Amino acid sequence: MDAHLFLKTHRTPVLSEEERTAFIGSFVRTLDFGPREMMVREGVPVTQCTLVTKGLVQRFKDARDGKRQILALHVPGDFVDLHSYPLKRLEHSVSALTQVAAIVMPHPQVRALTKLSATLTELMWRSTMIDAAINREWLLNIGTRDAAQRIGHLFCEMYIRLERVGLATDHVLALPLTQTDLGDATALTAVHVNRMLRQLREDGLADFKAGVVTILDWERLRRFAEFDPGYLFLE
Amino acid sequence: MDAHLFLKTHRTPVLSEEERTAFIGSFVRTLDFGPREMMVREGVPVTQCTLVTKGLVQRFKDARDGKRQILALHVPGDFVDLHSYPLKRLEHSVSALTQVAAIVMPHPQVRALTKLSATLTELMWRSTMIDAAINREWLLNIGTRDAAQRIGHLFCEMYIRLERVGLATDHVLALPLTQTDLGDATALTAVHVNRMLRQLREDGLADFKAGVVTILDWERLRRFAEFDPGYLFLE
DNA sequence: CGGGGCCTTGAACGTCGTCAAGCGATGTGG
DNA sequence: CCACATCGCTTGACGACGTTCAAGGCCCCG
Repeated sequence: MDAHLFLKTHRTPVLSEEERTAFIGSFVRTLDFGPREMMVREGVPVTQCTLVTKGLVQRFKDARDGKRQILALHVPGDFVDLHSYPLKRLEHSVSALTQVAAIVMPHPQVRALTKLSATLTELMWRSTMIDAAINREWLLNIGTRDAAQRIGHLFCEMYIRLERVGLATDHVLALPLTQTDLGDATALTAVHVNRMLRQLREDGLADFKAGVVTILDWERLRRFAEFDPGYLFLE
Repeated sequence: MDAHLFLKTHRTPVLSEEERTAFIGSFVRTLDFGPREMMVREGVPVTQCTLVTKGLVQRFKDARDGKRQILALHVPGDFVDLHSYPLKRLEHSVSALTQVAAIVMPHPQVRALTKLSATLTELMWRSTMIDAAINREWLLNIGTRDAAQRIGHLFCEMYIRLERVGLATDHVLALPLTQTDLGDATALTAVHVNRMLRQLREDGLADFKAGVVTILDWERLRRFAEFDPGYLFLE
């Protein structure tokens, strides 16, 4: 199955040809989801892991009085729930944002891979820890930066991640979110997101229209939003 | 070495006697840190993992203009940097809050354990994923709850975690943080933390004085702060 | 006795949320 | 084919939650 995007974006630790083959051979089938379709529901026992091959996915948690927090966004090449292997259930939900294609690795196969190779173990574990590092950066983003910076930071992160898998170039990226979604990711209201988008545009930093971000001045946006990609562990 | 608190708090997956022995035998020495002493500095290559046996530890990131975000607090029985095994460096810093005692497992020993047993792999991986689940709950906490709720939620979480390792009973817990620290954990200023603490006290929910939290009405505080311990994976 | 943390409180301010209204695009059913 | 509902976007007015600035308190320690 088509797991090459995962292997392409995770270059360390280095796998042997045998390990690559075993990894790729551990996926058992493909799945498709429509836009906004639920993929994993909070609390339900999970017995397999899902690797996105096409489309955009969100992980989120609902709070009281209609509030919602997006915890993570996933691009092709990302596992959306590899952490379900050690945890057995998720404490949040996962849903598609766009039309999504994915491939599935059942937990027993994950376990078999960890038995087969300590390097494969390290690789899969590492992938979940990079997700956690992104969670922590979002904590910093929401906790310490103002509204416009938060949105700018999200744009920078998503550009780097999409560019990495060949889905963005020239500082233009498809980010098929509503302004409400942007607010749920940055802990702002849709109204205020709208105002901040206008400000980013007027300041010549970034433009967001119909789910497409155009970064007008990468270097200035990067500095403005205090974006440093170290936490993405691209090495 | 004294790793029994870790094994006590992580009851799944279940280890064989042989696995327990191997795990405990993989620690090589003890370390001590004074209050506020730096344990791991951001970005520096890490070659070992640290398990706290005594004291309280914080993980944090510094932002511009003196802002700081505490990303996690660790109690005895927690690894503070097990994620350094797959990541090789940390994108945040770790420091002691109190006098701290810890034991050390070098990365080669971690790798050896993952080779030895898929169950040990799952256990250690799981432990890092619970940390990540806590990160995500903090994201929800800061992103969707108001000031008093955030502080109340932190009190609830720390009570459960400390109670679990025998360091808190009767809804009283030692939480040796300044009000500035509480603010750095909840994305509030020290001034506002002070006001919210007064409110929590006047509302009969919780009292914080000199680093000691007294939860005055557990059930009401739990509901007020929307605290649900599912994300701690205590099972 | 002086200095420095940490805590406490008040007053003024500002960022962001809330409420409300109107717009355009899309889709559906009468 | 048009009426009408829905959804997302946009903007304005107002208000509130939390920040900033400032001052004074206590306590520990040099």
